[in-house]
Amino acid sequence: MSVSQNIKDPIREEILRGATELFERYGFKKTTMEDIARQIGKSKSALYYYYKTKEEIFEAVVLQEIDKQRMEASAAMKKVETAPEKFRILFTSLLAGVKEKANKFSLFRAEVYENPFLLNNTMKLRDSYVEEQLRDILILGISRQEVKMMNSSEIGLWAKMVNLTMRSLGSKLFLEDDWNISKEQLAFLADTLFQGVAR
Amino acid sequence: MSVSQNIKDPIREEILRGATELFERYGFKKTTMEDIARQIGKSKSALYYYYKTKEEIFEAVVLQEIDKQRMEASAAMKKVETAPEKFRILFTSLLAGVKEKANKFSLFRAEVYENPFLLNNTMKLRDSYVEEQLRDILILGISRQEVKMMNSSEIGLWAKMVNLTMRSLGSKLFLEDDWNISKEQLAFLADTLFQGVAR
DNA sequence: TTTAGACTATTTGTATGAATTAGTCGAAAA
DNA sequence: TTTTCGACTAATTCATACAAATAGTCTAAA
Repeated sequence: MSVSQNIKDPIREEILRGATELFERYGFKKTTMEDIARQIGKSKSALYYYYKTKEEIFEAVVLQEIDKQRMEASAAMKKVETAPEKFRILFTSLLAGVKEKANKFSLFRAEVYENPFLLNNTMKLRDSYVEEQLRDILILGISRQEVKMMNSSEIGLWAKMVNLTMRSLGSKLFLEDDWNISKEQLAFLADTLFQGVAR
Repeated sequence: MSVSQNIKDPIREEILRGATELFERYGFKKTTMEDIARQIGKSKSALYYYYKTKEEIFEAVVLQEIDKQRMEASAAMKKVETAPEKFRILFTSLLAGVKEKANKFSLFRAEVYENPFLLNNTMKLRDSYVEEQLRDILILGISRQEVKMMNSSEIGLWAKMVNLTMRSLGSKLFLEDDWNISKEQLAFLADTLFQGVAR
């Protein structure tokens, strides 16, 4: 299920399309509400009819991107059977995806650097989603006897800590351009991490 | 061997003592060179005789703190025999230490938030040290048959990735006060991580 | 070799007014 | 009723100029 609120509305979609394009090109601050309105040929109040604040539009844009990532990861995970494989894919595709977004929205990375709160809400949502996925993978692994027996609090702790790890790695990958980690290296880390709970 | 340059000089030590106290209380920016000079009852040029810039003093202060941490970690590691235990201690004590420093130098955390480059150089030094320690632990583990056979490039990769993980976790722990991870949780993560290379 | 104290050049802070811009509102169009 | 417009406001940001603070230098002396 998608996290973002009903974007079904074609006008909401239009707003997000326009906003995404402008944010990509000019960043968050330099894109004014009037810019966005002009971009889609409407007036400012139309925007405010659909979104309460500029931040809300921004968050919707980010959520859309996160959703995309998530769908990609899910699709790739469906193609494999085992828990360790699923984990590796989740780990590498989410982290590699972060790097990608960092390049795509390069301007805007500097802004996040200065105002980390911009991503606070969306990242929290993302976190709880990832943690859930991690738990699911672990449970699947246990049922497939690929993972050692763990009680639910151990499962929860593992998911929490791995999520924390992913999140902190992700934020470094996003913010520091000199962190060049290949997908292979990420996969190695993922495998090592998962080996720790393997049977 | 200590990373910091010869602090043997009693006056250098005095400067660092004074600077540390002031940085702790007022942060980096609000502490002027004259403040430091006054604190130790000397004039500004005395400071510049021993250190080229204010940043250099700052880095020396940070290096001192890092050295302390390192010594503590080393001492604690000596008390145990096995590689997994050593790893757990290194992992938890360095990361818990980061949290401690964050509280001690609380003002200054905000400054690092805005000028991450302040810590760039020192963190690089720290990185290479930690990576080395990680390799050593792994090699010890292999010789003790606690760790599976790995060739040197695998060892290097493992050390690199674990170091990356520690670094990114550390920076989050340092910067975000709402990240409260207990030492037990850190230990759990350390153990999981190490299990991944265990025999 | 080390220190003091005056000196400079640069950075930082502040005050103020102008310009932008996020967000509101009432009326009109669809 | 739902959606849009354009004028409006209040708050924030920006530009400028001026004042203060401060990092770093230099010369002479201890």
